This record gives sequence, C-alpha cells and structure tokens, in this order.
Amino acid sequence: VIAFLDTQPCCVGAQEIHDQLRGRGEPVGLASVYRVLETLAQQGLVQRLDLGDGVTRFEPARTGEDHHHHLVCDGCGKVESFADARLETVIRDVEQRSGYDVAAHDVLLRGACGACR
Amino acid sequence: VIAFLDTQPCCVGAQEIHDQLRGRGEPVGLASVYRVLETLAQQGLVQRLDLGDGVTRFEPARTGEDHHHHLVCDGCGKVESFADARLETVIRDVEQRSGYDVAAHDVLLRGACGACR
DNA sequence: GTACTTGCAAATACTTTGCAGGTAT
DNA sequence: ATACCTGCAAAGTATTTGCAAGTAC
Repeated sequence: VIAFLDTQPCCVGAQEIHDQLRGRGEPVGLASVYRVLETLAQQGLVQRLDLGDGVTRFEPARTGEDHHHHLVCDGCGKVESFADARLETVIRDVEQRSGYDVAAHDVLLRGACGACR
Repeated sequence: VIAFLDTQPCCVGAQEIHDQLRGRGEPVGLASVYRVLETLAQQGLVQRLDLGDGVTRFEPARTGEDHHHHLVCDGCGKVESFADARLETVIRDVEQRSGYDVAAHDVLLRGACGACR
C-alpha cells in the first residue's frame, strides 16, 4: 500500500487502492488497506481528503515542492490539482493568527470544468 | 428546515437538524431533512461541507459579509470559523486562472486548538 | 381526481471491527 | 509460546430510495 501510494500523483480512495493492488496480483484485503491508511494518517504521513462524494481519499503528505490543492468538477466528477505560492503564504499567515497548532490545511474549489461548462 | 438553517451561524449535520427540529416539536422525518438539503444544495442556497468525520454538514450560502471558512480541532472535534479578506482575494485569483467556472470554494484548517495543544 | 409531499422502513455505500488462522521472534 | 499481522465476513454508520398514505388544488 505504501509503495503504491508513493507512485500516486494525487489522491486516491481506499477501494481504488484495493482494486489496483488486486489487479496487479497482490492478494491484499480491503480491511488491511484501511488499516494501513489509518495508521499512516495518524502519523501524518498521508493526508485524508474529503471531496464531497462520500469517498474518503488519501494522498502522501509530501513536504514542500509537491504540495497542492484540488479542483473538482461538479459535472463529470473530474479531480485536478493546482498549486499557488501566494495562496500558501496567506494561509500560513492565517494559521499563525488562529491560535491553533495547525497540522494540515486543504483548499477545495468546485465548479464546472472547461468541457462541462 | 429552511427556517432552522437560517438561524445557524455555522455548519450543521443533517441528523443534528433533525434532532433539533424534533426537540422543538416539529414532526419532521430524517428523509425529508435530507431531501430539502439536497434541493437547496443543488440550487446553491446551501453549501455542502465535509469536515472529515464522515458527516456531511450544511450551511446557508450567505453572500458576502458572512462568508467564512473552518478550523477543526483534531483533539476535541471543535469547529470554529474564520474569515480573511486577503485569502478571498487570492482564491478568487486562482479561480479565474483555473479554467473552471467555480461555484464554491472551501478552506479547511485542522490541528490542535488552544486548549488541546 | 391529479400531482406533489411526507415519514417510515428498507436498501445502499463506505468504513470499521471481530475473529480465526498464519507468521515472526 | 507470545505477540503481531492478515483477510474474510459481519457489523456499524451515514445517506438515499421505494412506497403507501396524506395534502392541496
């Protein structure tokens, strides 16, 4: 599961991970996938993500260069990612003023993609 | 349901709405609550929100002055809201460059609140 | 009467847990 | 032998849907 996650550029759901691993011959159970993800999430190694479709997704919590956020198309369900340095700066600023010890942040944009407009 | 939502300063879950309405004597069914929320969400009158605990929350999509985002405490589950004008400006900018017709955006910060640190 | 709305109960979908069998030390 | 890990099946939870009864026009 860890090796698979590491090859993923963006977020994936537990069932998707399970199907992919099964597809390549790994006899792993769905419960084990969830258990691994739970452990990794607790340690902050993967980030939990909820895109609003009822499926919890996970992605490696890469530091720095690969940090990104998500754009979801309400029409076709497509998920894209984007990154913006100014956005990160402003968020870091908000975090510092919040009084919280912020462990993670997430920005979600939803709307119609170019094809669905 | 609409009247109740209108009195809510921040997001609430469907079951919570149901319990509250029942508590004040309204004999409404849980399914109807979900149906109303679904309709309102489709029309863009309420915003769907996923805070990561498996419960979908809803809040009135108020224009302008009441627009805010959320801070969730991983320790005690407390949810707070915050607003930041600079953040909105930067997000609007990202939205325009995205190629999407963005209908809604959401920023979620999670970490330890002052008491839980 | 027709069309729409309602609440209940059943169904669905995702996630978590119990447990028996297996592996490593 | 002890402690841990695994997969399957069952349980749990949140949400959606089918349907019969009720309401409005």
